[in-house]
Parts: sequence; C-alpha cells; structure tokens
Amino acid sequence: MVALTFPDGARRDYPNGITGLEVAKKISPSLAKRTVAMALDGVLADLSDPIERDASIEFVARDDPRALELIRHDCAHVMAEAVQTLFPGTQVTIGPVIENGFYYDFFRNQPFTPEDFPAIEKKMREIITRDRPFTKEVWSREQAKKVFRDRGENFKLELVDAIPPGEELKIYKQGDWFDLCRGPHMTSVGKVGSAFKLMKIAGAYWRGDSNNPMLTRIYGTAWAAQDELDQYIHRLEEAEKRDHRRLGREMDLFHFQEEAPGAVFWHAKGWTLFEALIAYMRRRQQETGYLEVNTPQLMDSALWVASGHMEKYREMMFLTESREDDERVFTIKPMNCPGHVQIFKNGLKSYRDLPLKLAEFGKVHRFEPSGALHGLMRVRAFTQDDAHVFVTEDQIAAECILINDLILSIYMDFGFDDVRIKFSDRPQKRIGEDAVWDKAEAALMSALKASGRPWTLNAGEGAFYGPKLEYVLRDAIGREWQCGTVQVDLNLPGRLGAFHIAPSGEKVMPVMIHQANFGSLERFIGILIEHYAGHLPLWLSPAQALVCTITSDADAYASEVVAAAKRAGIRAEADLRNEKISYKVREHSLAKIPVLLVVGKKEAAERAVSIRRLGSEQQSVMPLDAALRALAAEATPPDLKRTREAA
RNA sequence: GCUGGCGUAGCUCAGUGGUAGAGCACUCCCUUGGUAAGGGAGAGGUCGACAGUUCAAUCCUGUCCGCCAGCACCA
Repeated sequence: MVALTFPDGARRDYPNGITGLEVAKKISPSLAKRTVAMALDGVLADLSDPIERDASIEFVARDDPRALELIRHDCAHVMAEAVQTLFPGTQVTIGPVIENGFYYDFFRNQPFTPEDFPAIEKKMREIITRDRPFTKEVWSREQAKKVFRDRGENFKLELVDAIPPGEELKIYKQGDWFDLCRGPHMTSVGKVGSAFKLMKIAGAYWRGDSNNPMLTRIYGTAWAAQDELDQYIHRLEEAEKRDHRRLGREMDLFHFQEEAPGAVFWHAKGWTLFEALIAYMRRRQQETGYLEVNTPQLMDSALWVASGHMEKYREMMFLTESREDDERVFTIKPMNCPGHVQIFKNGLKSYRDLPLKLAEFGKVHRFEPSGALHGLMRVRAFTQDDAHVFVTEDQIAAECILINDLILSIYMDFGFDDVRIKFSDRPQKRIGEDAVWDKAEAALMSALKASGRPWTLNAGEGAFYGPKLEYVLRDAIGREWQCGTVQVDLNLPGRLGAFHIAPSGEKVMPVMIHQANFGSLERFIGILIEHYAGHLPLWLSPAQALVCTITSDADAYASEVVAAAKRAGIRAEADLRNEKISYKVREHSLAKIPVLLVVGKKEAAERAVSIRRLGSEQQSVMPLDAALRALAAEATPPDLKRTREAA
C-alpha cells in the first residue's frame, strides 16, 4: 500500500503501483477528466505513472500555472512531429521549454525559413485536433539505438549514449510519432490547445559547442489561452518600443556607423547624460575615499605579456601598427588594471597606505566578435567606471563589504531596487594557491552575507585570477542585466611586481580588488534608456525643460525664462519656431523631453509658465520663480539631495 | 566567429535587367495658431563596397563590409 496525502490534508491508502489517473477516477470522473498531470511531493509527473511510495499528491488541471510548462513541452513535440511530417529526412535533436515558450533544434541540409511557419503551424493544428494520447514506454538502450539508427536519427543516437547508466530511457509516443524524452507530458496532445505561435528561426550549435555542427532552431511560444498569447505578443511589441537603439536615435543621444563598428558617436545630448553619470559616480567615489587617476591608452605590449592578458586574450586585443621604422608594438588597453598597478608601484608603498583605492573612467577597447555587437549593450570601445582597491589579505573582507554597500546604494539612486548577486567561485583553469582562493572566496561570502540580498552561486565561473561577485539588475519589464562586479585578484599585483612594505619590514604583495559599479557606462546608459523607456528621471535627462512659445509675441519672455532656468541649474532651451503649439508639443513629447514650459501672452503678462510633463496631458500654470524652484529641486541628483537634507 | 535574414533619401519602407518612388523629416513661402501633425512649393539617392555575367546591373553571380535574430564568446 501507498499513503497519499491530498492538498486538503486528507490521507488515504491505495494499492502500491496505482496510477495517478486511477486515483483521480476513484475520487471523481470529472476530476480525472480535467486533470492533465500530477505533482508528487511537488514534482510534476505523468498521470499514468504508477505510484510506488508514500507521497503528497496534487492533480494538475490544464489551467494550473504548473501546466504551462507541460503545454509548452508538448507543443515542442507537436512541432517536431509536424516538421518531420512535412520535411522528411529532418533529424530531431532536443526541444526544451524556455522562458515564455519552447524551441526544438533540427538538423536538415536545407535551412527552414519563416515562410515555412504557416504550413508547420497548420500541420501542428491537425496533430492537436487528432488528440492522440501521450503514452510512455521505457526502452532498453539497445532497442533505442537500433530504432534511431534505422531511422537515421544520428543525434538521438548520441543522446541515448549520453543518458547516464541507471537512468530510464523513456520514449513518449503521440500516435505514430515518438521522441526520446525525459517528460513528463500531459495526458493527450489535444491539451496543447491553440494558443501557440512559431516565432523565429536561428542557428544553434549541437550541444552548444561551436566546434559542433550548426542546427536549425525553431522558437515557438505557447500559452494556456489565446488572450495570454495576445498579451505576450503585446509585451514583445512594448519591449521593442523601449529598444535603446531606436530611442537613442529618437532622443538624439548617439549613433553608430559602419566605419566604427561597435563604437559610439555620442551626440551632445547623449554626452550630457554620460557626463551626468560620471559626475554622479565621481561624487560617490570621492565621498568613499577613492582617488581618481588616469592611465595611458597605449602601453607597450610587453606589459600585457607580463600581466598575462596577451596570452589569454590576444585575439580580443587591438594592437598598433604605426611606422615601418618602429617595430615596437603597443596595445590599446582592454583593461585599466595594469595601468593602476603601475601607479601603485610608482613610489614605495607602506602598509599604512592601504587600502589604496584608485579609480578611473577608463576607455577600453576589446575586439569583440562581430556577432556579439549589440547597440550600446555590447561594444568594442567602452568606458568603465573602474576602480582597484589595493589591500592586505586581512583587509579583503572589510573592503568587499564597503564596496558592496556602495554598489547597492548606487543602483537604488538609479531606480533599480531589485538587485540579485551572483557569486562565482574558482574555475577549473586558474592560477594561485588554493589556500589564497579559500581566503578570497570567504571574503566575498562575508560581503554577500552582510548585504542581506538574494544571491546565487555560479560554480566554477570565477575569473582565472580570483573569485567574483556580479550584480544583476532587474529592469521595469523584468529583464535582467549584469552590471557591477567585484573581483578579488590574487595574481596580477604579483605578476606585475607590485609590493608594499609590511609592518615587519618585508616586501609583501598586495591583493587587488577590481571593482566596477556601472560596469560599462555605455551599457549602463542603454539599460537606463530601456528601463525608463526613454522617460529618464529629470536629473538624468539631457534636455530637462523646453520653453515653447504659443506665438512670437512671447519670444522675448521665453528667452528670459530659459535664462532664468539656466541660472537655476536646469538644462533648458527655447523653441521659438513659427509652428503651432500642438506641433511643438508633439515633437518634443516624441523626443522624450520631460518638461514643457509653454508660454504665451498670458504667461508673459503674469510672469508665469504653463507646465506640461511628459506622459501627461495635464497642464498647470505656476509663477515662474516657484516653477523653477520646484524643477531645480527635482533635478537635483539623489546623492546631492541626501547631503543637502543631512546638512 | 557560426547559421539565417537584411542593406534603396535623415527616418520608415515600396520598386524594376533599360541609370528610381511614397510618407514623415529638411529648405523656402504663406500662416501668429493655447497643449501630440496648418497649407503650398522645393531640394535631396554612385540603390553598402569591389569584382564578374550582360549591349545594358540597384536588380543576376561572387567576395568583402555593416546591420538584425539566435548560437558561441564576454578579462
């Protein structure tokens, strides 16, 4: 007998080996009918599975949120059957569920195109309407290999071999078609329903390894109901509207062009934003004891050989080739750290100088693979807010805690309060003694604990020279972006011959903590644009206020308003063009100008302004002085607000 | 880097083996209008680059560059 505990707390005994379906039937035929799967001790399982141990049991209906991944997984199988039916000779590989949908990787000599989608979707609907039950069989390895070999399914053959011995080899059938699969699945194909859509096609390496053949991946999305699918499509369209590449153009912030792949042409407005970020960070660093420095863009390649970068990242570095009569090769810096070590080394350092915190807004160049480039998010030339904290081994933990506090407080100021931390520990390929790794990892762990933030372990993903923390922001529409990083480096100072004089009088190598808060300024700006959908907070907005005249009668007053606004510290301009006010409002709204100050005869006479905020149709008329005071207060960066309030 | 797609005016996009079009934007003129497009006229393109096929290439073929999606990569 097995004892099953139901969600209401009831506990009943059943014969050992009874299936979930039989249990459901005994309770009520209607329950059995609407159940598509079960959860045993919270783990989804086939309803046809025999139950052979005591467990809690829940019946999962199709509209249960947990059924969604089953719908998607079943839909992937349906798509695979449809593709193999329509395109004989296509080999199937794997087809997992992913966020918002599923994909299936196929191998076929001739690639698919989106024009194939309607036919595939039509065939899928036929298969779903046919509504065959999903049945599971457990095959022997020999049987599976013979079947897949006979069918020319070479990739499946490999998958069979990859299944660890002892694990069952399960085959799910849906009518004549079947697939090797871990399961579980719903009771029948018809449960997939009709709220699905094929989305896109892309290449993907077999087993994710770029040495392997490229497969064709078809992505699809599937939902329990049509309105959920519609909402999902709507969300995608909204995300598209936030695209920083498009907003960057519309807001006149920056552009790219062919001659400089992966490098940004910052326009005046974009550069204003860039500078606002730097000014902010500079203040935060100054108040926490960082010293800003600046190091050369080009340094002799020998330095990069010594640092170890040349060996590991040669392919990713830009080198100079300048004059025929000078064979000396320089490297355009891909990182700031070796430069900072040079500053540390210049002049004898004492333990009394530690911790020494050097910071630089350093522009680095990396030869990123062409396929990786993506707007501001992944570029070849970017600016890091890069700091290196030189400490003794004993100071690592305390400094990491301070850095962690600083980083989290910075993100709050930019409206990111949902931050996750990833902890990456020692990788396979690494340098340095395990004892020192132990110490460094423990230090980061203490910072993690002190932060009280959720964190996850990224096992083995640390840098070759030390463990690291990575800060992942969640934006307004739930996407995650990795930004800041704290890396303990036990290696580079030694490689570059940095030391300090310890209290004992001995020369001792310092430990270096690499720290980036924004990470890449370019990328952070991209994230800000998308997070705010272009509606930047006033303190960051490059153009804060635009004074628009109703008619030319107000030109003189408008100029006065602009001058007064500038005196109040507000970035303001005037629009005196001979256009209707509706036209101006529309144009500046599209350009995401946060504040429109409309002035006509009336305002000029009263020394007032009519304020219209971006995203609102409301207007409020205020006396000029009061309006500017309010705007100036709102435009104050959050850190300055804090210091003023404290004073 | 790999696979697939794309590259025509500042932007969004039509189009054709016989040297190109729309809307918006731009310039000028008219309009002085109270909160998301007033009217008229005009100008603007080596059709990504280089080869090849052809009497003739923006169109067909090849190579390269760039962009987009995904994969791989990301010190």
